[in-house]
Amino acid sequence: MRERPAVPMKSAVRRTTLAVDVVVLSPRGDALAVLLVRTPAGARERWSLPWDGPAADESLEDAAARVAHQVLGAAPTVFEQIGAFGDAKRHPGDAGVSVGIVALTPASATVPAADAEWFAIGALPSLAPRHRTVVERAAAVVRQRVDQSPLAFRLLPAAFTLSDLQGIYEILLDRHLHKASFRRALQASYLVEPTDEWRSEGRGRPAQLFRFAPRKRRGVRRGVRFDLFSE
Amino acid sequence: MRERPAVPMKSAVRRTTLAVDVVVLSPRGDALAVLLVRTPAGARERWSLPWDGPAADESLEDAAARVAHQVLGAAPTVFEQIGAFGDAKRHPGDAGVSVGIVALTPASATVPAADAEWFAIGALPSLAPRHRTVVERAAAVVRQRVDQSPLAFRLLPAAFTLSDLQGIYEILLDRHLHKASFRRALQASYLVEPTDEWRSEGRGRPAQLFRFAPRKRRGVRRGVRFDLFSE
DNA sequence: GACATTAGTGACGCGGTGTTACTAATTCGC
DNA sequence: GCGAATTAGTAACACCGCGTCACTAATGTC
Repeated sequence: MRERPAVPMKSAVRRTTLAVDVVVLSPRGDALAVLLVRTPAGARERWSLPWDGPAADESLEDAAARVAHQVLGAAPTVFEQIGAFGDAKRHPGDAGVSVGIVALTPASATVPAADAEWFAIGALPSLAPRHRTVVERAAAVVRQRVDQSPLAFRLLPAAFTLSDLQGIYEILLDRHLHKASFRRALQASYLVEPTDEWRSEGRGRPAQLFRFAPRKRRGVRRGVRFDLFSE
Repeated sequence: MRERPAVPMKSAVRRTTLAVDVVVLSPRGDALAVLLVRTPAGARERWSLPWDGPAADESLEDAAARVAHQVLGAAPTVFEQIGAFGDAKRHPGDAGVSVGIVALTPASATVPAADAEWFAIGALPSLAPRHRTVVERAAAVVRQRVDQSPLAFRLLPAAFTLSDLQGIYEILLDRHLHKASFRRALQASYLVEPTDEWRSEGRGRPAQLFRFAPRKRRGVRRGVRFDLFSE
């Protein structure tokens, strides 16, 4: 294999404009909801994702945390980067490149800013094309990560019932799970431990409260899971 | 829940410099290898990932394809975005933000540029801190995606033996797989179909050639896989 | 006290997976 | 030639994850 002549790579950075687009997600009712902000008068769409450019010496994640806190009035409990979006799709601030970051926050009573509103993820208003792409990818990222990291537990208080936990998983995955299977798998995973407390939720049998307490498991090396192929 | 006073979000894009850092990966020998380029004299490290800023009206993926083609002398068969890296870690071109993109290419006889060289992923030379991060995340992304999309098949010619395929999976995942289990799982996945041809590889029994031919399977809805938790 | 409602468990069965052990077809060394 | 080495491929067993059905348990409502 003969080497090609060295064509020296003339690498040079490109000057561009950058925005951090934040997808704040929260379980509301029985579906995932996105927090959108009203756009200034004159914008092509009436709503957009909360976004901003990072300040000087501010990391992308810090910028996302700042934007989320400003809109939500509280700090989300989970952040995950979605990716960079640099295609021709229009951004509300005409950013050359958007970095999408998804933030998850519990359903508890947070107080969003007056110009912000929750929208069910299946019933969004018109958004700038790039923001629509970012939201779609955010949901996909969350659904992919939910069974690889303890996202769901960060959407619940320290003590929770197994029905609460299953409900969070069902909202995040947008599908029904079987009760017995869910509990058996959870048991085998050593991720939770029971507490002494029970909660009476009105009607029905009181439920035992659990807490998130992952314990080391013997390394289970699995084979290749062809069954996860999407194609 | 009372609404907080509307603090109008003064969103504004940030001017910054952007680079696309490309991690070209290929199975070489029995390990994954990364293609690095020699840096100009005077740089702090002697090697770096191939990178460049996207040209005007060039998408991030297009820029990655251009850079990869220039260094490799051929077009990689798979591209996946790794993410955006905007922290304080140093970049060879002092880019404010790097978008990492991983490219996979078969082991076949490509002709890298004269100033480029393969390095086993476990034995890299000194790299700029951000590039080291990008490479680590690239390997993680590949290992995560390999059993969710047919990456491995794009690293092989159209016709391949099952031993070839298993070898690719073992290199990508960096662990040994059991032959019988691998074949049984592959059979059940309806991803390949046998051809009439057989290949004699010198010593040993000739192997039947297969081709990638995914067929629709009945939708298998699985439960939550707590067993994939990393924590 | 009957009924609805929610929580929690036991048991059956199928199928995927790890493992061992075997058969099959070729080349190499003598 | 002929056995040893080498690689390909399969059969069969045991186990376990998981979907499912059916049941018990504890509360509130009428």
